[in-house]
Amino acid sequence: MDWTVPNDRYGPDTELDPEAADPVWYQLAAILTARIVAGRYKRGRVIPSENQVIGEFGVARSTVRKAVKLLVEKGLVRTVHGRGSYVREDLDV
Amino acid sequence: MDWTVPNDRYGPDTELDPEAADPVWYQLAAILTARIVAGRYKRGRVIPSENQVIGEFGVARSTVRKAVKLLVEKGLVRTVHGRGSYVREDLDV
DNA sequence: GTCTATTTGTTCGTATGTATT
DNA sequence: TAATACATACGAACAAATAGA
Repeated sequence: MDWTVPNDRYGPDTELDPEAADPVWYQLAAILTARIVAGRYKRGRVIPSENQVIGEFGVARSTVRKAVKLLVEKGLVRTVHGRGSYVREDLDV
Repeated sequence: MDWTVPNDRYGPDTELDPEAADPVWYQLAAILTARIVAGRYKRGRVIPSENQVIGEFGVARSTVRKAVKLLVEKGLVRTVHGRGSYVREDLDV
């Protein structure tokens, strides 16, 4: 797989660092990606809702959406209006 | 009407020039004004969203907001939180 | 069929930091 | 120093789709 998000730096349980060089939305995308790769978020299943991510990480909704948007662009998840974002079945990671 | 934005210089299809003497946000305000006057943006209807303007002109959101702010001050549009900016019905241009 | 709650989609409001001029 | 312009980040309001009672 072609990683745009640096998972050598942001593992599944890494905390967000507002002071880091990478923006928070990017760090968040890396963490969510790591969780998908680790199997914590399983294929065909929904990832946590925007509000749940907000609750866990204490970030703004726009930040969550920016992170998930990157996951969609990377082909990791697909988002369905009114339902949620699903981990793609055909992931070869 | 009392033009503060110089529409003799910036028509509806004028391009932005970062090198020009007038700041970009001012040029943008003039272009949007020209489009309202030309009827391209009609009375009572919304003008393009901030993101759409960003997409068309390739400027920052703050630049768009500064331009629209001038239109509001000039009485050309009214802005509604969560919905958009509407061309005023009572324009006498 | 209707109502309600949940969730994503879109839009504007505000503040801060950085770089450039 | 001040103005401009970009990016980031948090809030808030409203709309639309979905699902279940």
